[in-house]
Amino acid sequence: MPKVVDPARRRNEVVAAVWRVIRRDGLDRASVRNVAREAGLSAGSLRHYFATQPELLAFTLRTIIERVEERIAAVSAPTADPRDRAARILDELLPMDAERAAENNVWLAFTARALVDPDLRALCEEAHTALRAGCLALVTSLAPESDTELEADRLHALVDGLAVHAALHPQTTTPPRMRAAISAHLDELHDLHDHRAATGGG
Amino acid sequence: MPKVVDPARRRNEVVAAVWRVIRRDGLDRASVRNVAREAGLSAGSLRHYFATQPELLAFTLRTIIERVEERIAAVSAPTADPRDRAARILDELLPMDAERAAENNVWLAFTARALVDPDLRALCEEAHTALRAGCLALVTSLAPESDTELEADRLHALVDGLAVHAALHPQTTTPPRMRAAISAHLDELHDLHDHRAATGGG
DNA sequence: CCGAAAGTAGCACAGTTGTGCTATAAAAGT
DNA sequence: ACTTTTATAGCACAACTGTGCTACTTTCGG
Repeated sequence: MPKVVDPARRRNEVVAAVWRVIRRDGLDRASVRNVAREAGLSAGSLRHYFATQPELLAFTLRTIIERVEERIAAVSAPTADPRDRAARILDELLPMDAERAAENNVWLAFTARALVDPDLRALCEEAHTALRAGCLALVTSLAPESDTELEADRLHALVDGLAVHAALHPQTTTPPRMRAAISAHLDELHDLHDHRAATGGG
Repeated sequence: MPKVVDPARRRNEVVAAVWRVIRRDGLDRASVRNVAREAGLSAGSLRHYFATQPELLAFTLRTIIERVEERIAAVSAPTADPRDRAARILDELLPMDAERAAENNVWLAFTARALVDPDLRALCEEAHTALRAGCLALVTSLAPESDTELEADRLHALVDGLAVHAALHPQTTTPPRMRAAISAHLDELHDLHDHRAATGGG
């Protein structure tokens, strides 16, 4: 056996280097050489863990998706009050601290590339669909009498719109303002529920 | 004087070529040579109209912003019913046909690059701020008694979120569904206005 | 002590990039 | 006819890219 190295750990370090390069210089500067230098490796050594550059980028994107999924799963506690649970889940989805802001920016970079890269697009669309399903579930739990598909579209767009704004204009799209927007939206969903229920609508 | 050529027209043709390259291959493939080939020119000739590549890209982004501004201005008719006017303006902002879908995808590509390019960032932030101001004006015209800043955040995020979804997942984020989401949102703004006015709120 | 396996580094090659530079072609004024 | 001005094309250079390939180093099994 060779030099004792945990390949999985190494891969994670490389992914962290990819993040730093993308945030600092952009996705198109995430070349094998630049990432290797950022990770403190040579390009040849990096290619031991990722045979090709597309593989490296796809792995990085997958890592982001998994991280978000893990955060959501950690909140899930389905017995909690639906309103609180929704607020907590949406809070995990939005870039409320520096680490998630980084994650969000990297995600946006990948989204843009997914428009012209079929492999990345498949991953992004999968995440998009999952998030849409999650929004539908939240809406259904809060306002089952409403037009849940329509309200899921609205909530989904609100969340991703806030995320984009947080990436482009973080000085105005601050965590408190994002929380206020989400909170107001959830309040209206609740009102909608009450109103429809009271008038027997459906 | 030389070969009779309208430089402004040529620039517009080149910008159209940039759009096609970005949509087909992505912003990082919008090299001087690729754009020139797409425009049916040589790279040397292209550089007659755009001295550097950053200048070419900045001009392209500026063109997008101006196009949107012109469409908005064409709707403005401030005497119309506020609700109809808001719906029409928001309709112009969203990718409701193939041309605006192309524009939207190119815009998203530039937004992602703006995260790491100060020049493009300045342009994107300017557009972002203008759009935010427009949302605030619409909200104020529809629900002046509401928390207009908060509601402007929500409307702005909804619009940009829908645009991103239309770029990434156009098969589900269709024009009718976008219109329905906008319409529902405007309805709630109106309800909010009525409710606050009826209860003397502020 | 030694070889096998695995990590690391680096070179090589062909392709692309931005941009500086020069040469040719065409149209207008003299 | 001749010059001037502009458009167009193309070459050249240095830098960077992904990736194939070869060497060296380190560690463990025997």
